[in-house]
Amino acid sequence: MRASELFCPTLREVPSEAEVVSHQLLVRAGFIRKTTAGVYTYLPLGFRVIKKIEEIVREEMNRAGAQELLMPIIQPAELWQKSGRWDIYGDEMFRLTDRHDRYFALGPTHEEIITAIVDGDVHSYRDLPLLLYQIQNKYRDEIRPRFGLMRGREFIMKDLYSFDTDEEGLEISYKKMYEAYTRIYDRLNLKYRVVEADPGAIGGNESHEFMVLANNGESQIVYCDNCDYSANVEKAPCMAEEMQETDEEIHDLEKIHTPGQKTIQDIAERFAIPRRRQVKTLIYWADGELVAVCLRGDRELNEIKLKNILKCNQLFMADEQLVKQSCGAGVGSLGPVGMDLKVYVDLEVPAMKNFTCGANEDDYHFMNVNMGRDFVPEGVVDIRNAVEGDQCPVCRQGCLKTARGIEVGHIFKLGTKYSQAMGATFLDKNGQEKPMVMGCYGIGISRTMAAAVEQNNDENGIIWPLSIAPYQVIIIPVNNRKTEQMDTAEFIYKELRKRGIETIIDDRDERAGVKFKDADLIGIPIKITVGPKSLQANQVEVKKRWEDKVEMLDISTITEKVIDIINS
RNA sequence: CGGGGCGUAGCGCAGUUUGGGAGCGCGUCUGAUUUGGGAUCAGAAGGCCGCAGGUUCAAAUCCUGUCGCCCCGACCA
Repeated sequence: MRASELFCPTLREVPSEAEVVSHQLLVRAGFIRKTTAGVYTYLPLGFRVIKKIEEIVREEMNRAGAQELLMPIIQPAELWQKSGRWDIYGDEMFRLTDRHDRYFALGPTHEEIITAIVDGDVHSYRDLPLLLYQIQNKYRDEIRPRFGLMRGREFIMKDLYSFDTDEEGLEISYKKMYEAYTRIYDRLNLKYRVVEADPGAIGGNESHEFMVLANNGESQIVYCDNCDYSANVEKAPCMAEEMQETDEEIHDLEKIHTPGQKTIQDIAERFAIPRRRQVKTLIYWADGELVAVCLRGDRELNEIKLKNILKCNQLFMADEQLVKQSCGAGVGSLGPVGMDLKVYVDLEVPAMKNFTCGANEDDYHFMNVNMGRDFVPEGVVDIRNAVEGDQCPVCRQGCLKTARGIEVGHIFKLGTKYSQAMGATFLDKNGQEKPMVMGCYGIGISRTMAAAVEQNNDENGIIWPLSIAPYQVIIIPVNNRKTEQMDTAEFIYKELRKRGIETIIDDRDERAGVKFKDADLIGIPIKITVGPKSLQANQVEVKKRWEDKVEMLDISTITEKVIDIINS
């Protein structure tokens, strides 16, 4: 490609709306442009990267025995009503009507469609297992699209759906996908971790997320420094901290006046009681019932764990007014002692001696509270977020570390949830009708592009991994009015193209600095500079985007050298 | 939806407090000189100041409404 003809509008300044580095660089380097909130146009270079990622995914899906198909984006409401998700999906689904006032959705995912298709045409165990996938735009009317491609309302996704006769079959399909995903992210050259995840609303039991590690990723993950355990914090179980049986004596309960002191921090400062010696109490609304949850003052509640424990559909923190009505005291003066609501305490609470908490009376707290003597909870449960330093729940030897990640892939065992709802059944060997056992496996293609940039950049711009770079090589004649430079550049350009190497020649009548800056910004992995100094020796300069080193090489060896780099 | 902020030239912004000339930098176009890390000089083009209504002799500026965008929270690949 000739830079003079390439549509790649680079920007010198950082667009004001871009917050994270991947968004800034993709816009600045001329890969994407926003069309409206959460919806982007992929310019030529951006589209090339997308296609490269898609191709790697496609190859690995096919290698795993899957078949690609294409499903509609516009989907009729009836299908969604059949699965029961028309109502559940809520505002996140883009909905539209046709001229006859019939309802449709812009597909946020395709379980309904694929299950209906398979239901229609697969009836025998002989036709299973079946692995079908699609790569296409999906739509979710996100509450808050953000971070450019990271969380869009229109995004490109690969989704594969597996259909098996039984759990064992599902296990095999799941494993296949797990391995395929590992190969994919290895080939994409991204640093990632596979973590245990909460399946969430999609249903099913087992689930793994593929997280590209990045400092401003949206997900928090924990991993063990001793074994290979890792999980999303949402999921990571917490152990009750080794109870150091202190000889501490149990003191008498004491009520203290604490006017205006509403936070753990207030009490910590006023009475010199460390946060870990206090208990905080949160009131939650769970499908209509209010419950109180208690945990150590320095801990964070994990709402997903709580939701799973309470087995409720809707869960949110009660507002001030609701708290006041039901507890007789405001937020900040609550505690388990004398609490009318059901009280759930975190695993750590039973071990705490003589702790401090609210007295369920405004401006009063209790000191020297002890579980058992002063109150009896409804349950002792794991409801806190794991934090750095916690004991590993698997090997029990190591300590948990934390990291942030971008969720680029997610695989689920769905079981028979959708096949039952949609009536996707088959006849087994004995002529018995059974629901198919399903799994679904997603990869955010456009998000992966953002994740790659998030992980591979420096102060000058993007550093594409060779496997997904829009072009592998850029040739820069320092001064294209010097014919010997241009001729050499053109010669190398032809040679490389002959060998099938994707190459840009920067034939623009620009100063060298401009070309260098643009080349770095758009992140082409291999840069070949043709300048007067090296030309005298019949050489050109070769530099890898991810290294500082510049190599001087004979023009005659350049093609082989480039091929070496690409294959290494 | 709750909280915060912003809409002025393609991009980044000043001007709005205290009403009266629509400006700056980058980019774009023309010409000249330049040509190894975002050149210099000279000239030029480019604006429903988000939109609608109101106040006023006069509105980018004040008032009302509305639309859009960004950030923080709940949601998620």
